[in-house]
Parts: sequence; structure tokens; C-alpha cells
Amino acid sequence: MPLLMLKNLPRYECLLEAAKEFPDLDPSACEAFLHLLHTGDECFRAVESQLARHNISQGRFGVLMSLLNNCRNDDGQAALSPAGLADRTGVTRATMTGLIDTLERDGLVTRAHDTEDRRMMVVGLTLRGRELLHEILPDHFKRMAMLMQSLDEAERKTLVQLLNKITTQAAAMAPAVASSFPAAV
Amino acid sequence: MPLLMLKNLPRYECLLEAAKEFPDLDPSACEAFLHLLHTGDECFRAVESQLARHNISQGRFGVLMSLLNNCRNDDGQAALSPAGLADRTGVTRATMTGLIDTLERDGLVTRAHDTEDRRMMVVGLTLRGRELLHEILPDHFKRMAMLMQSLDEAERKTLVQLLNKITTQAAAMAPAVASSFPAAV
DNA sequence: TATTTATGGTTAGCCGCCTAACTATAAATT
DNA sequence: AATTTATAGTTAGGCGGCTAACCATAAATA
Repeated sequence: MPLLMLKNLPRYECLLEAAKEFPDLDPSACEAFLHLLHTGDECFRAVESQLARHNISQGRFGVLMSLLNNCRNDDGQAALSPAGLADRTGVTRATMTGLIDTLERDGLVTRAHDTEDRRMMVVGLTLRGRELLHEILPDHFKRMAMLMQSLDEAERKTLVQLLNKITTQAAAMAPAVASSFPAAV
Repeated sequence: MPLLMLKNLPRYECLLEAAKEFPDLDPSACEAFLHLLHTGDECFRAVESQLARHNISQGRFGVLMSLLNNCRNDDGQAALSPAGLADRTGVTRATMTGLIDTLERDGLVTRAHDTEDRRMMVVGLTLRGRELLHEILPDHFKRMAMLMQSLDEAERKTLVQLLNKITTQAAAMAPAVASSFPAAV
């Protein structure tokens, strides 16, 4: 009898057994689902652990990358608003306040009042923040590449296609849940 | 110029562009990686949102399922220790204390002192907890199946195989990070 | 037997996520 | 111009995750 959504993945035979008792359980769907979540989790951890060595969480990384990207676009807006950051990183404005708090505390970002709209703050990357990213990113990308190195180009393409089918389905199931994809960046 | 690990996935062309500046960035690996995390996230949300309607979080669900599974094994141990639950669900003992606190508060589990080892508590599923699971699980499995319905059996098998390659790689990268897999359940 | 080590559960503090509510400001409407 | 609606950022409270430390108990060692 399988444990579903637990740390250790159940064997397929266990899923077959469970399907006898839970008619709504589709063994192969369940297996694919659990493997997907499990692999995603492992990949997340592999990359996150390296960030954590620099005291950077996933959420903080997203903020820093958003700001770095904004600088690189050279569109004259070297800073972003908390709401803009929240939108880009997929968290609420309330959460973004806390993230900016700790990033500011650590000297990685600056926060100032917008001169044109008094409701707004503007957040910018400090030199220290930029330097930290330049320190982190090479290894970050290396780990990403290493995780995928056992897949050749065709397999990667296959994987992406299969994953796209799933996200399309997810979007169809709950439109309010789905994110825009792919997005113009 | 892509935003990496942000809410919206970058287009492949953006990854190619970024690779010019970050030599360690492998575009196809990055694309596969980001799609994997993104799809996992969407799937997680699709299922989690249904659980949340019953005021059950992912963590609480794992506890309840572990207890349900333990009952079903009929091995005479209808209850588990907090440490056992923590091990099964992949969280720390400290976290488990909090999870059990709220589950007990909501009348879904019982908590008592172990009679054989005075260090230990035993946690068991209440009738109410069992009933809630029986209410939740049909729809839970349906959503899981629906997420994967656009993949046929061969595609599901392919996906699992590709995912297994990745988790093997993740395990090779950081043995301390990898979970045992597949586990005997 | 006494001491040391290991194990279990909890607490405190931190972080990051959420929702709802709030205040301040800007924009839209009357 | 006055009022209403919308937007931005923050706060409060809750939840769930972590680490380290703690106390109680059990097991291992001297």
C-alpha cells in the first residue's frame, strides 16, 4: 500500500495495489506525477543548496536576478518597484516587503522613494549585490547544466515537450492557477 | 536577456543570448531545468489548491497519509511516533511538532505518550481524520490523473525514464542531498 | 554502578510564504 | 471640485519550514 506524496516514492506495483481500493487512482498518472514532483524537488535542492552557501534563498535570488536583468536591459530603469518585483518573482507584495527588508539589511539592494509617484518605492541593486551575483552565477549555471548532463539534446527537447503538455493541461484545469507562459521577457 | 528562475519562463532565444555572457550557461540544460521546476510547480499548485479547500496543507496531508497507510498495513502499529512521521514525510522533528499541534487542534489526529518508551509520543488518526481523507482522496487522485491525461502510456513511461536519469544525476552530484529512491514502502 | 553517548520531542528564533486590513497616494468618476 | 475607486507598500497574524539548544529518557560504555 503506497504512501502518496511522501518523501520516498512508491513502487509502481504498490500503485497498482492502491488502485484496487481507490478507483479514481490512475497508476501510471500517479507514478508520473509523483516522479515529476520528486525530481523537481531534487533539482531545486541541488541548486538551492549552493545558493544557501551564500546566504541566498530562492526568493532573494529571484529578486536579485530581476534587478540584474533590469540593469542589463539598459532601458534607463535601473531600479524596480516592489510591486514590479513581486509580479516578476511570483510572490505577493506583502512577501516582497520582507524580502527587500532582509536584502537591504544585508547591503545587497537599496530602497528609495520614487520621485514621480509618492506611493511607490524603487529598489536597486548595490555594487555588493552585483558582485555577489557574479560570484554565484557561474557555479549556479554549472550545477544546472550538470543536472541535465545525462540527457542528450533530443532527450531534453522531448522532456520539454512532455512538460509543456502537462502545463497546458494544468492551465486548462484551473485557469486562475496557471501562469502566463511563455512570457515575453 | 532572460530572467532566470523567475515566474515567467524565458524563451529559448533569450537563453542563447545569455549564454554569450555567461559561458557556464548551457541553454538547453537551462531550458529543461526551468521547465521542469515550472511544471512541477504548476502541478503542485493544481493539487494543493484542492487540498487547501479542506484546510489541508501539503505537510499536513503527508502526515495524514502516513498515518492512513500505517493503519492499512495492519501490522498492529496503528500509530506512529513524531520522529517516524518526520522521517516519512521528509521534515525535521521540530517541524513535525508544529504539524501535529495543528492537526491535533483540528481533531484529525490524537497524541499520547508511548507506554514502552517514555521519551516518545504516539500519533494516531482519528475517525474524523480518516473520514476527511476519504472525502479528499477521490478528487485528489482525479486531479492527478487529469494533469497527466494529455500524455499517453508511452509518454508517461518516457517521462518517468527521463526524470529518473535526472534524479540519478542529482544523487551523483550531492549524495547528501539525494533521498533514497525507490524506497520500499 | 557511574558516566557518557544517543535518541525523542519541544522550544525559541529566524525566514519566507500567505491573507486581510490599513494608510497614503493617484486616478477615475460624479 | 468633491467623491469614489484603484494602486502601492506595509503591518499583523498565521502557517510551515529550518537550526540550535534544551530537557527527559534510553542505551552504550567504562
